[in-house]
Amino acid sequence: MRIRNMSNEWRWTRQRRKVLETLGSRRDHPTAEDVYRDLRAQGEQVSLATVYRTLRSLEQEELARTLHGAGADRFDACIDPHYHLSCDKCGRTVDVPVAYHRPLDEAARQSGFEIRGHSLIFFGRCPRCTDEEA
Amino acid sequence: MRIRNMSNEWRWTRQRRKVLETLGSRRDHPTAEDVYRDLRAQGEQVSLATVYRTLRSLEQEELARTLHGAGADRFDACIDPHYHLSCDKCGRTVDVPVAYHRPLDEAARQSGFEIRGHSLIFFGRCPRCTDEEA
DNA sequence: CTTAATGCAAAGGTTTTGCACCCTA
DNA sequence: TAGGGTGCAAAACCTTTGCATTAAG
Repeated sequence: MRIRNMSNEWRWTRQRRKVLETLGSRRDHPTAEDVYRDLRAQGEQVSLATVYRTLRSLEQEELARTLHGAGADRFDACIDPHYHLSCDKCGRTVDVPVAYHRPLDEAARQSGFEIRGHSLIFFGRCPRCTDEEA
Repeated sequence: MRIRNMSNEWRWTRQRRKVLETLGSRRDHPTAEDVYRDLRAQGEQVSLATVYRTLRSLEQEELARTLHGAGADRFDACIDPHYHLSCDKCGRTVDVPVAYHRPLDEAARQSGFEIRGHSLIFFGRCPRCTDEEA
């Protein structure tokens, strides 16, 4: 896990640790509700409000990022630039082994915007939903 | 404007025409609320519910598409694959002159997902917000 | 005429917030 | 003990929906 913002003192409360732990342990990218349900299922005492607050603060510390799509936001504990793949049908979102394409950012700078990077999401059907289709 | 779904019979009511017209006339990508306010400002009689319903139906007909990001969804009357640029600060979203990169879709197909395409949004600061920063 | 589209208001889903209480350093 | 963190419930946002009414073809 990458350490940043050492100047910021965060209290590593049980809830905060557990939220990050849960997010990091999943290979997909859960919604806040998913994280909340996982934690409750493990018997952790936590509220949905705290999950949201924690996720947003992890985002500020660059320990997590938000993925926007149809429906609820999803969260990713890996902030290194990479792409995602999202199923139109079930919403399941996972990493995809396609390298981040930096030249695109260069090209976009010609627009006059101050570009920080880009987010790319492939859409289509996951194998599970493709099968169910048949 | 591209004509499709000729089999579908849509009633080109005044509201429907005006929503598409407004969406097409803007170079940025407005939210439903933006479209609604534009229309009301022009003295058009329309409700926000109708704007949403119309935008969603235009999307189904492939006369418009939805852009997901932080905050409210934004809409685009051009469905040809292309990229967007969105300001972190004010949310303003515009087209960017960077060509759609088809090889990425090919690469992503190795994941086993059935890929339909990808959506790419550059993020950063628009010139206006960069100036205000100073 | 017939049927879909509309407006309104209410409901639904997601996310944030105010506040009293609690915990940790 | 001081300060932020937490839970709860309410509010805020964004979007959809049910239903009576209107209007397009």
